Amino acid sequence: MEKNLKRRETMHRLCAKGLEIFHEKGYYNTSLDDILKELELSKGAFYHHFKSKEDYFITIIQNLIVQKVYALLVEPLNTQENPLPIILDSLENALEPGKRNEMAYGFMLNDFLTEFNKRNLEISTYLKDIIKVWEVNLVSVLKRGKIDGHIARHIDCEGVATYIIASYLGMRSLLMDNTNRQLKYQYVQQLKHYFNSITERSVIA
Amino acid sequence: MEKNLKRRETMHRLCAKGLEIFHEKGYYNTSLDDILKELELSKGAFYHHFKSKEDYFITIIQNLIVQKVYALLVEPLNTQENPLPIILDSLENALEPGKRNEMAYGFMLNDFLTEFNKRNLEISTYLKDIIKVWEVNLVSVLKRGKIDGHIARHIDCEGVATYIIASYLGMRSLLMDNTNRQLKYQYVQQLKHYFNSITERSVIA
DNA sequence: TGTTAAACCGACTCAATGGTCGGTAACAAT
DNA sequence: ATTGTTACCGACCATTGAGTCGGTTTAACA
Repeated sequence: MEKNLKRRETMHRLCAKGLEIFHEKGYYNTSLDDILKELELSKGAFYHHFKSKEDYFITIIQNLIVQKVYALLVEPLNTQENPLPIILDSLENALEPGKRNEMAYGFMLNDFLTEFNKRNLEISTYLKDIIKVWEVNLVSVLKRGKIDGHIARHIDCEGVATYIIASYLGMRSLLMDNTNRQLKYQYVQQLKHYFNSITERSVIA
Repeated sequence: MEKNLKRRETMHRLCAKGLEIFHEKGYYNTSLDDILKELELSKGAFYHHFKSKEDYFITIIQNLIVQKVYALLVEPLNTQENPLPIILDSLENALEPGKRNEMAYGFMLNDFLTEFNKRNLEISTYLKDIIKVWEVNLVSVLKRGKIDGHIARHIDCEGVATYIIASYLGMRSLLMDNTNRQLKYQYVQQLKHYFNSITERSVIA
């Protein structure tokens, strides 16, 4: 059964390196040879494991990107506390540059979303579904926050979720190259102001 | 001097159609032939007017994109009123789908910014400069708003500008394909909440 | 009208890239 | 050991797309 291990190992190396380079240079701007060269693998090896470049990227999405988004943005929402600080923390953490060897800035939804939009419907759909899951989870946690009296009653939770997602995606655009720590700080600051504005005012004025 | 007219006319047709298709399918994913076919022009015509595809796109940025951003996002800021409603209006307007033949959703800074990031430094720089000008103008109008007593004194204007830009760029990602009018409405709603939170509370109270 | 120079044509080159395929090496099962 | 299967190799193919270039048309002007 060592063959099976080898298979998984090679596929995993391909996916990990692929994500890294696709994120760095963009999907359409990266050739398979670019990736293969770095891994010292051949065309044959690649097509033995994946049926096309597209299939390959879908595997990457499902195995790596989804997990990353869940770990950074969805799972942290699973608590019973006031959701706003939790959300704030998760966003701040997701914008953190990766440690050492890790990929910079956690991940790259906005980049891929933009790149595939109108160019590859199938991949776009996969990516949008990820956002959708995040959104649904945000909305649900916000609604609970409303019930628990942390969020003002007149607030539109779907709107808040949309707004949070938009600002986050946009920040990722601005942080792009930029090692500007300032930007992230500014973002978190303003998000706090915003969250303040949708917080339930203590009934005992 | 009719030759000169012809020249300008052809170059303009090329730029306009180029922007349209680049925006639709992405720069790297659009071949010159795609554009030339639609205009019924030849390779020869193209290279008679532009020295490369890159040069061509830079011309498009300078002639069309810059103007669009100015018209939609910078010039409206030139008033003496309370800046927050003005900014709100300009953003709402900029997210408006174009009338009939016009390009959908005004323009496409975020898309190009993402596409060229780390792939073409020169073009990236041009695009970032556009954002920079917008930012500078936002900051200056916000600072005036503070002086005029519309914005709370403790607010960090640079932070506000960054946050506004981020949320706007992100919205453009979400609105992408989507004809979802709801999204835009939600965005404007939440932006109002946010603006409320940075508004100077009436001193009398 | 003849000359010149711009505008434009389109076949061609050349490199890049996704994908194919026949073959080889290593391991597993009998 | 033999046989079959899986992982992998790398030359090759087909297509695409940026850029070239010699030639043709058209407008300006002497």
